[in-house]
Amino acid sequence: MKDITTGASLGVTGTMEASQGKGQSVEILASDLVLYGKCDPDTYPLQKKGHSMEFLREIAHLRFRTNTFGAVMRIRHALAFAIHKYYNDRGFFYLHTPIITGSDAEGAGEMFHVTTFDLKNPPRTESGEIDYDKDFFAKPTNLTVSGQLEGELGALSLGEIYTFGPTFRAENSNTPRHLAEFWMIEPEMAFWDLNDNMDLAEDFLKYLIRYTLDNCREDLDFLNKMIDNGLIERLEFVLGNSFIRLPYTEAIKILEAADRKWEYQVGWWRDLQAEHERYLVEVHFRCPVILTDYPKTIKAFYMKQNDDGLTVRAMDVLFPGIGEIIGGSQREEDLDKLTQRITELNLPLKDLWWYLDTRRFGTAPHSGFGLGFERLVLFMTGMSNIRDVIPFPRTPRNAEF
RNA sequence: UCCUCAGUAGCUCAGUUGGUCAGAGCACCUGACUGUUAAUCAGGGGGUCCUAGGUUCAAGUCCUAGCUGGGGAGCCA
Repeated sequence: MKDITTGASLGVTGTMEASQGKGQSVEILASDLVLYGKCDPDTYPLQKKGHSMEFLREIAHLRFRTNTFGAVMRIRHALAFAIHKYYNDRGFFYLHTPIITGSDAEGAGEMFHVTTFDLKNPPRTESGEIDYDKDFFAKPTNLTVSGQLEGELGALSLGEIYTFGPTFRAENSNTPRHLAEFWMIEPEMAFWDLNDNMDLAEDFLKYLIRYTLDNCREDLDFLNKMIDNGLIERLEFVLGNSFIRLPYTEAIKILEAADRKWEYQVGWWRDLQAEHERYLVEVHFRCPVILTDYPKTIKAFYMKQNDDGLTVRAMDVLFPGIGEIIGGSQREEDLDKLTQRITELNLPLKDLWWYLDTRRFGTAPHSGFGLGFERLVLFMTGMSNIRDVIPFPRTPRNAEF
């Protein structure tokens, strides 16, 4: 019995009976006990008490053994399963878009380079440039920052598709909401407009909340008690209320009329800052908000231009606590308008020939959005740091385990 | 990347205006006790005060730089 310490691995055989002890309903009257693995209490870092999230992050290889991380990882699994179920039940096809991409036109941030070159001595051309023709893919390649462009190819062939895979950003972002490696869900639907897109986003999020409430009740109760007392109430609130849908221009008017000083100026040509989004969601509406029709100058090249010539059919879903959880748009299906926008923004037009072919050959209206999986798990668990809702977080200066 | 706070025992932390300041709780070890649930009681071991410089008679404490972590911001999902 001396060797049975916190962390040891046991096999117990016996009969399960109603317990007389407090705080538990059943207990095993053991007839046989096997000690599979001892656990030296002097060096085992986990104790039978609460640890800080920061400490547990340093021992990420062991932290699943705690109640909290067990609950978080089970909910993470349930959400992943529910996402596939949701789309499968609605006739969407799971499209596997590439992890390694030869395109640097997504414009979604800094990328990780992929190469087999010896960095100390890469092949050079006669003019001294790195000779990518000699590299594995005979061109510069990167880890994907988004599967969207390929997703559009799938949608314009199969109808409704979604992607669900790892995504990489080499941004030097040190925040509780960013990872260098994260998972993203990107549905893309042919013949859907922005309203259809918003309907899908709202229904999808509510389905996932409902699914988690129905299937992970014990874990949610635990997290509600130990991590975030408002968790279940917040989930049920989002589930029970319609998201506010509001054009960007109307949001600016609300912010300009608000009786408070902004650290960042509010103006029609400016993107909304965290303080503005937070005000709309947490103070003004007290409800999830979908903002639409942003100025084209602050949004990506592929978004459908409105007739006013100023705005695009973009939508951002803003959630309490985590800000932008979904970003999406109706896509520009007009070849000329799309090429013009690409040229204006100085993007490498010739690298996008395959993307433009969708508009060249039987183009169609279509829409889609991206949902950051870990931000979803964050919202669903009440955890406060994104590094604690993925098993092995990758962040600047940290790729341990 | 910027702002800000922090780094002292395995963990969570206290440490006054620079001068008995090497401390507590938990954990661990020993013993007692026990229908216990983060048990209880008694005793014990355990420290590069983040690192490197500097100021000073004297630095855990003040200064500089770096590293690590938290919070906020930017970038974004």
